[in-house]
Amino acid sequence: MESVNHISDVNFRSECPVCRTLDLVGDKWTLLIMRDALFLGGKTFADFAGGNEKIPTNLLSDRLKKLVSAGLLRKHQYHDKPPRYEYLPTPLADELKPLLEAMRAFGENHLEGRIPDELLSQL
Amino acid sequence: MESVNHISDVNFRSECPVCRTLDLVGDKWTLLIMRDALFLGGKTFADFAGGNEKIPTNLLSDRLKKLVSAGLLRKHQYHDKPPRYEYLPTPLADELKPLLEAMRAFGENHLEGRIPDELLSQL
DNA sequence: CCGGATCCGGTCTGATACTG
DNA sequence: CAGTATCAGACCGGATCCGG
Repeated sequence: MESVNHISDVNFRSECPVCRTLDLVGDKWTLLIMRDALFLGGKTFADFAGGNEKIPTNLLSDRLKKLVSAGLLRKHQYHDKPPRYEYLPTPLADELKPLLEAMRAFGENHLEGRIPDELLSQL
Repeated sequence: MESVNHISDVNFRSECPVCRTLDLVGDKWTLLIMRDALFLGGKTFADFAGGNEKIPTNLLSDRLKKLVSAGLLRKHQYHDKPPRYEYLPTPLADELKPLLEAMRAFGENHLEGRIPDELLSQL
């Protein structure tokens, strides 16, 4: 709390780097899209929509826009006749790899297989 | 029993470890609570509620229950009359540290300053 | 068919108020 | 202090629709 103004209430979340990251990728779908793009070779809208997790297309559309404007994906038209697009990871996207790797490690080492029943009922 | 309905209703998308982790901690608040508990010394309900991010108390209550039943926190009564509780990180919680560290690193290195307004409006 | 956009019911969030 | 109750409104997710 150094010499700052008195109005610092607005956008308080952005002061903490963990918060900023969560604001960007801390929702149910965004990191799954990045996982597909970075590790599973997903590129097209259909690739992402057709994954195991069945993200609704409207949400997918929103998340792709967000990721493009955040600079994590770039939209590239690779075919003209009928227009076809692919969403390619940017160099910045690579910086998410440690995060995804940490998530994978936690899930694999500590949430292996079945989830305890008491948790299932809680979720 | 519950004041708020459940967060990610039903199914753990259990096939992918990244998904399982996201189902557990991939929401707006859970990792912030764990950050407070692991790194900022937060212990009591009031500690978490009084942080910079102003989590609503009903959500805090839900998230604490979830974290306790997931084995990441344990609820300990440290005073009897009046009853006072603290939420202490378990050994399992330590396994989240690399994840939080990865989030902090990404936010610090690549989301410096503020998130663009156009993005904030979508969050 | 592909890449979305739109519509709509239901669910969750979050501010406030309230209780022990 | 440690939560619970309430409630409007935002958001999600399923279905459907549409242009190319």
